[in-house]
Amino acid sequence: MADRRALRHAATKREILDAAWSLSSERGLTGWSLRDLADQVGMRAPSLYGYYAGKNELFDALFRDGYEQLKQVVQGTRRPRGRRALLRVAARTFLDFCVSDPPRYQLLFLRTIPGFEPSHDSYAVAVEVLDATRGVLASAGASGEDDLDLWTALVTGLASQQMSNDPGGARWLRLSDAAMDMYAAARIDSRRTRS
Amino acid sequence: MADRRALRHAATKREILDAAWSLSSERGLTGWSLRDLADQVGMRAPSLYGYYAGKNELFDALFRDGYEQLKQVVQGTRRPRGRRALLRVAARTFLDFCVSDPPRYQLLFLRTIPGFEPSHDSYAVAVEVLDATRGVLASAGASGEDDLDLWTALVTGLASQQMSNDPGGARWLRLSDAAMDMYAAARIDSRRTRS
DNA sequence: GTCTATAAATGGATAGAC
DNA sequence: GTCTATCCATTTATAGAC
Repeated sequence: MADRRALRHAATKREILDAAWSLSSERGLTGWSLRDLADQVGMRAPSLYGYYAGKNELFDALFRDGYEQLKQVVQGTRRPRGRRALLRVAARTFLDFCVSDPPRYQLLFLRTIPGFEPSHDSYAVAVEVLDATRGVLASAGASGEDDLDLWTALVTGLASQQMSNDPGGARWLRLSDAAMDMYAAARIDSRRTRS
Repeated sequence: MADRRALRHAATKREILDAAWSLSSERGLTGWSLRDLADQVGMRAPSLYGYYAGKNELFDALFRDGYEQLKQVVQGTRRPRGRRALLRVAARTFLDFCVSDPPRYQLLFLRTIPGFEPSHDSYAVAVEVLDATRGVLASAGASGEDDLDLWTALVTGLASQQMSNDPGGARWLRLSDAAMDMYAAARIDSRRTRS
Protein backbone atom coordinates (compact mmCIF):
# COMPACT_ATOMS: atom_id res chain seq x y z
CA MET A 1 0.00 0.00 0.00
CA ALA A 2 0.93 3.66 -0.36
CA ASP A 3 2.16 2.92 -3.85
CA ARG A 4 2.07 5.45 -6.63
CA ARG A 5 -1.56 4.73 -7.38
CA ALA A 6 -2.68 5.38 -3.83
CA LEU A 7 -0.60 8.53 -3.62
CA ARG A 8 -2.11 9.87 -6.80
CA HIS A 9 -5.58 9.06 -5.54
CA ALA A 10 -4.95 10.92 -2.30
CA ALA A 11 -3.54 13.89 -4.18
CA THR A 12 -6.65 14.12 -6.32
CA LYS A 13 -8.88 13.94 -3.26
CA ARG A 14 -6.98 16.89 -1.81
CA GLU A 15 -7.29 18.78 -5.08
CA ILE A 16 -11.04 18.27 -4.95
CA LEU A 17 -11.23 19.54 -1.38
CA ASP A 18 -9.24 22.65 -2.27
CA ALA A 19 -11.54 23.31 -5.19
CA ALA A 20 -14.56 22.94 -2.91
CA TRP A 21 -13.13 25.47 -0.43
CA SER A 22 -12.46 27.80 -3.31
CA LEU A 23 -15.99 27.53 -4.66
CA SER A 24 -17.43 27.99 -1.19
CA SER A 25 -15.48 31.21 -0.75
CA GLU A 26 -16.78 32.54 -4.04
CA ARG A 27 -20.42 31.46 -3.93
CA GLY A 28 -21.14 30.37 -0.39
CA LEU A 29 -20.98 26.99 1.30
CA THR A 30 -24.13 25.75 -0.42
CA GLY A 31 -23.80 27.85 -3.56
CA TRP A 32 -22.24 25.24 -5.82
CA SER A 33 -23.17 21.88 -7.37
CA LEU A 34 -21.15 18.76 -8.08
CA ARG A 35 -21.01 19.86 -11.70
CA ASP A 36 -19.52 23.19 -10.66
CA LEU A 37 -17.00 21.41 -8.48
CA ALA A 38 -16.00 19.04 -11.26
CA ASP A 39 -15.53 22.00 -13.60
CA GLN A 40 -13.24 23.65 -11.08
CA VAL A 41 -11.11 20.52 -10.86
CA GLY A 42 -11.13 19.94 -14.59
CA MET A 43 -13.19 16.77 -14.72
CA ARG A 44 -16.78 15.71 -15.24
CA ALA A 45 -19.25 15.33 -12.41
CA PRO A 46 -19.48 11.50 -12.44
CA SER A 47 -15.71 11.25 -12.04
CA LEU A 48 -15.99 12.80 -8.59
CA TYR A 49 -17.73 9.65 -7.42
CA GLY A 50 -14.44 7.82 -7.81
CA TYR A 51 -13.21 9.89 -4.86
CA TYR A 52 -16.23 10.75 -2.75
CA ALA A 53 -19.46 8.78 -2.54
CA GLY A 54 -21.62 11.89 -2.84
CA LYS A 55 -22.13 15.44 -1.74
CA ASN A 56 -22.77 14.51 1.86
CA GLU A 57 -19.48 12.64 2.13
CA LEU A 58 -17.82 15.64 0.56
CA PHE A 59 -19.21 17.97 3.19
CA ASP A 60 -18.01 15.54 5.81
CA ALA A 61 -14.51 15.59 4.34
CA LEU A 62 -14.60 19.40 4.31
CA PHE A 63 -15.74 19.43 7.93
CA ARG A 64 -12.86 17.22 8.94
CA ASP A 65 -10.38 19.13 6.81
CA GLY A 66 -11.48 22.42 8.36
CA TYR A 67 -10.88 21.14 11.86
CA GLU A 68 -7.51 19.69 10.81
CA GLN A 69 -6.62 23.17 9.61
CA LEU A 70 -7.71 24.68 12.90
CA LYS A 71 -5.69 22.08 14.78
CA GLN A 72 -2.60 23.07 12.85
CA VAL A 73 -3.23 26.74 13.60
CA VAL A 74 -3.68 26.06 17.31
CA GLN A 75 -0.59 23.88 17.54
CA GLY A 76 1.51 26.41 15.67
CA THR A 77 0.54 29.35 17.84
CA ARG A 78 3.01 31.23 19.99
CA ARG A 79 2.27 30.76 23.71
CA PRO A 80 3.30 33.76 25.80
CA ARG A 81 3.86 32.98 29.45
CA GLY A 82 1.65 35.69 30.85
CA ARG A 83 -1.93 34.66 31.33
CA ARG A 84 -3.43 37.81 29.91
CA ALA A 85 -1.11 37.70 26.90
CA LEU A 86 -1.91 34.05 26.31
CA LEU A 87 -5.63 34.74 26.28
CA ARG A 88 -5.21 37.64 23.91
CA VAL A 89 -3.10 35.66 21.47
CA ALA A 90 -5.48 32.73 21.57
CA ALA A 91 -8.49 34.92 20.85
CA ARG A 92 -6.82 36.81 18.03
CA THR A 93 -5.58 33.60 16.46
CA PHE A 94 -9.02 32.04 16.59
CA LEU A 95 -10.72 35.15 15.25
CA ASP A 96 -8.30 35.42 12.34
CA PHE A 97 -8.98 31.81 11.47
CA CYS A 98 -12.74 32.33 11.52
CA VAL A 99 -12.90 35.61 9.64
CA SER A 100 -10.48 34.52 6.95
CA ASP A 101 -13.03 32.02 5.61
CA PRO A 102 -16.68 32.60 6.53
CA PRO A 103 -18.07 29.52 4.73
CA ARG A 104 -15.60 27.39 6.65
CA TYR A 105 -16.80 29.00 9.86
CA GLN A 106 -20.36 28.20 8.87
CA LEU A 107 -19.53 24.55 8.28
CA LEU A 108 -17.45 24.07 11.43
CA PHE A 109 -19.41 26.06 14.00
CA LEU A 110 -22.96 26.42 12.79
CA ARG A 111 -25.46 23.77 11.80
CA THR A 112 -27.09 25.35 8.82
CA ILE A 113 -26.96 22.64 6.16
CA PRO A 114 -30.27 20.78 6.32
CA GLY A 115 -29.67 17.08 6.75
CA PHE A 116 -25.92 17.20 7.22
CA GLU A 117 -24.15 16.13 10.35
CA PRO A 118 -20.52 15.08 10.62
CA SER A 119 -19.49 11.45 10.88
CA HIS A 120 -18.07 10.06 14.10
CA ASP A 121 -14.53 10.13 12.73
CA SER A 122 -14.75 13.72 11.58
CA TYR A 123 -16.34 14.82 14.80
CA ALA A 124 -13.43 13.28 16.67
CA VAL A 125 -11.12 15.88 15.14
CA ALA A 126 -13.42 18.61 16.40
CA VAL A 127 -13.16 17.09 19.87
CA GLU A 128 -9.37 17.13 19.59
CA VAL A 129 -9.44 20.84 18.90
CA LEU A 130 -11.78 21.45 21.80
CA ASP A 131 -9.42 19.52 24.07
CA ALA A 132 -6.51 21.61 22.89
CA THR A 133 -8.51 24.75 23.61
CA ARG A 134 -9.30 23.44 27.07
CA GLY A 135 -5.57 23.03 27.63
CA VAL A 136 -4.79 26.57 26.54
CA LEU A 137 -7.43 28.02 28.83
CA ALA A 138 -6.17 25.90 31.70
CA SER A 139 -2.69 27.33 31.14
CA ALA A 140 -4.28 30.75 31.40
CA GLY A 141 -5.83 29.85 34.71
CA ALA A 142 -9.35 29.08 33.54
CA SER A 143 -9.79 25.38 34.00
CA GLY A 144 -13.52 24.84 34.54
CA GLU A 145 -15.94 23.58 31.93
CA ASP A 146 -17.99 26.74 32.35
CA ASP A 147 -14.84 28.76 31.71
CA LEU A 148 -14.38 26.91 28.44
CA ASP A 149 -17.99 27.31 27.35
CA LEU A 150 -18.05 31.00 28.17
CA TRP A 151 -14.83 31.54 26.27
CA THR A 152 -16.06 29.78 23.13
CA ALA A 153 -19.32 31.72 23.29
CA LEU A 154 -17.42 34.99 23.54
CA VAL A 155 -15.00 34.41 20.67
CA THR A 156 -17.50 32.77 18.31
CA GLY A 157 -19.88 35.62 19.08
CA LEU A 158 -17.27 38.19 18.08
CA ALA A 159 -16.44 36.24 14.94
CA SER A 160 -20.03 35.71 13.94
CA GLN A 161 -21.06 39.32 14.47
CA GLN A 162 -18.02 40.49 12.55
CA MET A 163 -18.75 38.33 9.51
CA SER A 164 -22.50 38.91 9.45
CA ASN A 165 -22.65 42.63 10.14
CA ASP A 166 -19.36 44.11 9.04
CA PRO A 167 -17.79 41.78 6.48
CA GLY A 168 -14.28 42.81 5.60
CA GLY A 169 -14.18 45.34 8.43
CA ALA A 170 -12.94 45.20 12.01
CA ARG A 171 -15.79 46.55 14.13
CA TRP A 172 -15.88 43.44 16.34
CA LEU A 173 -12.35 42.20 15.71
CA ARG A 174 -10.90 45.23 17.41
CA LEU A 175 -12.84 44.37 20.57
CA SER A 176 -10.87 41.14 20.92
CA ASP A 177 -8.37 42.34 23.53
CA ALA A 178 -11.03 44.16 25.53
CA ALA A 179 -13.16 41.02 25.49
CA MET A 180 -10.27 38.95 26.81
CA ASP A 181 -9.54 41.48 29.54
CA MET A 182 -13.18 41.34 30.55
CA TYR A 183 -13.03 37.55 30.54
CA ALA A 184 -9.80 37.41 32.54
CA ALA A 185 -11.07 39.80 35.17
CA ALA A 186 -14.14 37.67 35.81
CA ARG A 187 -12.74 34.19 35.32
CA ILE A 188 -9.08 34.33 36.28
CA ASP A 189 -8.04 37.36 38.32
CA SER A 190 -10.92 36.86 40.73
CA ARG A 191 -9.81 33.31 41.59
CA ARG A 192 -8.78 32.71 45.21
CA THR A 193 -5.96 30.27 44.48
CA ARG A 194 -3.13 31.45 42.30
CA SER A 195 -2.41 28.00 40.89
CA MET B 1 -58.70 50.97 0.59
CA ALA B 2 -58.53 48.53 3.47
CA ASP B 3 -61.77 47.08 2.22
CA ARG B 4 -62.69 43.45 2.66
CA ARG B 5 -60.60 42.37 -0.30
CA ALA B 6 -57.44 43.99 1.00
CA LEU B 7 -58.02 42.57 4.46
CA ARG B 8 -58.44 39.08 3.07
CA HIS B 9 -55.30 39.50 1.01
CA ALA B 10 -53.30 40.58 4.05
CA ALA B 11 -54.67 37.68 6.08
CA THR B 12 -53.56 35.20 3.45
CA LYS B 13 -50.09 36.75 3.34
CA ARG B 14 -49.84 36.25 7.09
CA GLU B 15 -51.04 32.69 6.75
CA ILE B 16 -48.28 32.04 4.23
CA LEU B 17 -45.64 33.52 6.51
CA ASP B 18 -46.79 31.38 9.42
CA ALA B 19 -46.64 28.30 7.23
CA ALA B 20 -43.12 29.23 6.16
CA TRP B 21 -41.99 29.57 9.78
CA SER B 22 -43.57 26.24 10.54
CA LEU B 23 -41.81 24.51 7.64
CA SER B 24 -38.52 26.11 8.60
CA SER B 25 -38.81 24.77 12.13
CA GLU B 26 -39.44 21.27 10.83
CA ARG B 27 -36.96 21.05 7.96
CA GLY B 28 -34.58 23.97 8.33
CA LEU B 29 -34.65 27.46 6.85
CA THR B 30 -33.68 26.27 3.39
CA GLY B 31 -35.21 22.80 3.64
CA TRP B 32 -38.47 23.50 1.87
CA SER B 33 -39.65 24.51 -1.60
CA LEU B 34 -42.48 26.72 -2.80
CA ARG B 35 -44.45 23.56 -3.53
CA ASP B 36 -44.00 22.43 0.06
CA LEU B 37 -45.08 25.84 1.28
CA ALA B 38 -48.15 25.87 -0.94
CA ASP B 39 -49.08 22.40 0.34
CA GLN B 40 -48.82 23.63 3.92
CA VAL B 41 -51.16 26.51 3.16
CA GLY B 42 -53.55 24.38 1.13
CA MET B 43 -52.97 25.88 -2.29
CA ARG B 44 -50.87 25.23 -5.39
CA ALA B 45 -47.42 26.68 -5.84
CA PRO B 46 -48.31 29.19 -8.59
CA SER B 47 -50.98 30.72 -6.37
CA LEU B 48 -48.29 31.93 -3.99
CA TYR B 49 -47.15 34.36 -6.65
CA GLY B 50 -50.35 36.31 -6.10
CA TYR B 51 -48.94 37.23 -2.68
CA TYR B 52 -45.16 37.18 -2.98
CA ALA B 53 -43.15 37.74 -6.15
CA GLY B 54 -40.87 34.79 -5.45
CA LYS B 55 -38.83 33.00 -2.89
CA ASN B 56 -36.45 35.88 -2.36
CA GLU B 57 -39.28 38.27 -1.56
CA LEU B 58 -40.62 35.63 0.79
CA PHE B 59 -37.34 35.40 2.68
CA ASP B 60 -37.36 39.17 2.88
CA ALA B 61 -40.85 39.14 4.37
CA LEU B 62 -39.74 36.49 6.87
CA PHE B 63 -36.70 38.58 7.77
CA ARG B 64 -38.87 41.60 8.44
CA ASP B 65 -41.46 39.54 10.29
CA GLY B 66 -38.79 38.03 12.51
CA TYR B 67 -37.49 41.44 13.53
CA GLU B 68 -41.05 42.66 14.12
CA GLN B 69 -41.47 39.74 16.48
CA LEU B 70 -38.24 40.62 18.26
CA LYS B 71 -39.36 44.24 18.53
CA GLN B 72 -42.56 43.12 20.23
CA VAL B 73 -40.59 40.94 22.63
CA VAL B 74 -38.22 43.76 23.52
CA GLN B 75 -41.01 46.28 23.99
CA GLY B 76 -43.00 43.89 26.15
CA THR B 77 -40.14 43.04 28.48
CA ARG B 78 -40.16 43.92 32.14
CA ARG B 79 -37.51 46.52 33.00
CA PRO B 80 -36.19 46.16 36.54
CA ARG B 81 -34.62 49.30 37.94
CA GLY B 82 -31.36 47.77 39.03
CA ARG B 83 -28.67 47.77 36.39
CA ARG B 84 -27.54 44.23 37.02
CA ALA B 85 -31.11 42.94 37.03
CA LEU B 86 -31.91 44.84 33.84
CA LEU B 87 -28.94 43.29 32.05
CA ARG B 88 -29.87 39.83 33.23
CA VAL B 89 -33.47 40.13 32.11
CA ALA B 90 -32.44 41.55 28.74
CA ALA B 91 -30.01 38.72 28.10
CA ARG B 92 -32.42 36.00 29.15
CA THR B 93 -35.18 37.48 27.06
CA PHE B 94 -32.98 37.68 24.01
CA LEU B 95 -31.63 34.16 24.49
CA ASP B 96 -35.12 32.72 24.87
CA PHE B 97 -36.16 34.41 21.67
CA CYS B 98 -33.16 33.01 19.78
CA VAL B 99 -33.25 29.47 21.08
CA SER B 100 -36.99 29.09 20.64
CA ASP B 101 -36.60 29.18 16.86
CA PRO B 102 -33.13 28.36 15.44
CA PRO B 103 -34.06 28.88 11.77
CA ARG B 104 -35.36 32.33 12.66
CA TYR B 105 -32.05 33.04 14.39
CA GLN B 106 -30.22 31.89 11.31
CA LEU B 107 -32.23 34.24 9.09
CA LEU B 108 -32.00 37.28 11.37
CA PHE B 109 -28.44 37.08 12.65
CA LEU B 110 -26.39 35.01 10.24
CA ARG B 111 -25.86 35.43 6.53
CA THR B 112 -26.01 31.87 5.33
CA ILE B 113 -28.47 31.98 2.44
CA PRO B 114 -26.43 32.43 -0.74
CA GLY B 115 -27.65 35.43 -2.68
CA PHE B 116 -30.14 36.75 -0.14
CA GLU B 117 -29.88 40.07 1.54
CA PRO B 118 -32.72 42.00 3.13
CA SER B 119 -34.35 44.96 1.42
CA HIS B 120 -33.86 48.47 2.72
CA ASP B 121 -37.32 48.52 4.29
CA SER B 122 -36.85 45.22 6.09
CA TYR B 123 -33.41 46.18 7.28
CA ALA B 124 -34.91 49.34 8.77
CA VAL B 125 -36.83 47.18 11.25
CA ALA B 126 -33.58 45.49 12.27
CA VAL B 127 -32.12 48.94 12.90
CA GLU B 128 -35.10 49.82 15.07
CA VAL B 129 -34.44 46.77 17.24
CA LEU B 130 -30.77 47.64 17.49
CA ASP B 131 -31.70 51.16 18.58
CA ALA B 132 -34.00 49.76 21.23
CA THR B 133 -31.19 47.52 22.44
CA ARG B 134 -28.90 50.52 22.59
CA GLY B 135 -31.47 52.21 24.79
CA VAL B 136 -31.71 49.28 27.18
CA LEU B 137 -27.95 49.08 27.55
CA ALA B 138 -27.77 52.83 28.14
CA SER B 139 -30.28 52.45 30.96
CA ALA B 140 -27.99 49.84 32.41
CA GLY B 141 -25.09 52.24 32.30
CA ALA B 142 -23.38 50.97 29.14
CA SER B 143 -23.82 53.73 26.60
CA GLY B 144 -20.87 53.39 24.24
CA GLU B 145 -20.98 51.82 20.81
CA ASP B 146 -18.30 49.35 21.88
CA ASP B 147 -20.46 48.41 24.85
CA LEU B 148 -23.29 47.62 22.47
CA ASP B 149 -21.14 45.61 20.11
CA LEU B 150 -19.56 43.60 22.89
CA TRP B 151 -22.97 42.86 24.36
CA THR B 152 -24.43 41.63 21.08
CA ALA B 153 -21.35 39.46 20.50
CA LEU B 154 -21.68 37.95 23.95
CA VAL B 155 -25.38 37.10 23.77
CA THR B 156 -25.40 35.94 20.16
CA GLY B 157 -22.35 33.81 20.97
CA LEU B 158 -24.18 32.13 23.83
CA ALA B 159 -27.24 31.58 21.66
CA SER B 160 -25.29 30.26 18.71
CA GLN B 161 -23.20 27.86 20.76
CA GLN B 162 -26.30 26.62 22.52
CA MET B 163 -28.19 25.85 19.32
CA SER B 164 -25.26 24.36 17.43
CA ASN B 165 -23.68 22.23 20.13
CA ASP B 166 -26.40 21.41 22.63
CA PRO B 167 -29.76 21.72 20.89
CA GLY B 168 -32.61 21.42 23.32
CA GLY B 169 -30.27 21.62 26.31
CA ALA B 170 -29.10 24.47 28.51
CA ARG B 171 -25.31 24.16 28.61
CA TRP B 172 -24.79 27.75 27.44
CA LEU B 173 -28.16 29.17 28.45
CA ARG B 174 -27.38 28.66 32.11
CA LEU B 175 -24.26 30.82 31.73
CA SER B 176 -26.44 33.81 30.89
CA ASP B 177 -26.39 35.44 34.33
CA ALA B 178 -22.69 34.79 34.82
CA ALA B 179 -22.00 36.32 31.42
CA MET B 180 -23.97 39.44 32.32
CA ASP B 181 -22.16 39.75 35.63
CA MET B 182 -18.86 39.50 33.81
CA TYR B 183 -20.06 42.13 31.35
CA ALA B 184 -21.31 44.47 34.06
CA ALA B 185 -18.09 44.24 36.03
CA ALA B 186 -16.02 45.28 33.03
CA ARG B 187 -18.35 47.72 31.33
CA ILE B 188 -20.47 49.31 34.05
CA ASP B 189 -19.16 48.91 37.57
CA SER B 190 -15.70 50.06 36.57
CA ARG B 191 -17.03 53.38 35.22
CA ARG B 192 -15.82 56.51 37.00
CA THR B 193 -19.11 58.43 36.84
CA ARG B 194 -22.04 56.83 38.57
CA SER B 195 -24.78 57.89 36.13
C1' DG C 1 -58.00 34.32 -7.07
C1' DT C 2 -56.88 29.73 -7.99
C1' DC C 3 -56.19 26.32 -10.94
C1' DT C 4 -53.77 23.01 -14.72
C1' DA C 5 -50.17 22.62 -17.66
C1' DT C 6 -45.77 23.34 -18.70
C1' DA C 7 -41.62 25.66 -19.43
C1' DA C 8 -36.72 25.81 -18.56
C1' DA C 9 -33.19 24.92 -15.76
C1' DT C 10 -30.72 22.34 -12.34
C1' DG C 11 -29.87 18.90 -9.04
C1' DG C 12 -27.61 14.27 -7.42
C1' DA C 13 -26.64 10.00 -8.94
C1' DT C 14 -25.99 5.64 -11.96
C1' DA C 15 -24.89 2.58 -16.20
C1' DG C 16 -21.83 1.25 -19.15
C1' DA C 17 -18.36 2.20 -22.95
C1' DC C 18 -13.56 3.20 -23.56
C1' DG D 1 -9.92 6.35 -14.03
C1' DT D 2 -12.59 9.16 -16.87
C1' DC D 3 -15.83 9.75 -20.03
C1' DT D 4 -20.77 10.21 -22.48
C1' DA D 5 -25.32 9.52 -21.97
C1' DT D 6 -29.05 9.49 -19.30
C1' DC D 7 -32.28 8.86 -15.45
C1' DC D 8 -35.25 10.81 -12.41
C1' DA D 9 -36.48 14.02 -9.31
C1' DT D 10 -37.00 18.73 -8.14
C1' DT D 11 -36.89 23.57 -8.55
C1' DT D 12 -38.60 28.40 -9.59
C1' DA D 13 -41.45 30.62 -12.47
C1' DT D 14 -44.84 31.75 -16.30
C1' DA D 15 -49.04 31.27 -19.53
C1' DG D 16 -53.49 31.03 -19.85
C1' DA D 17 -58.10 28.72 -18.79
C1' DC D 18 -61.83 28.90 -15.47
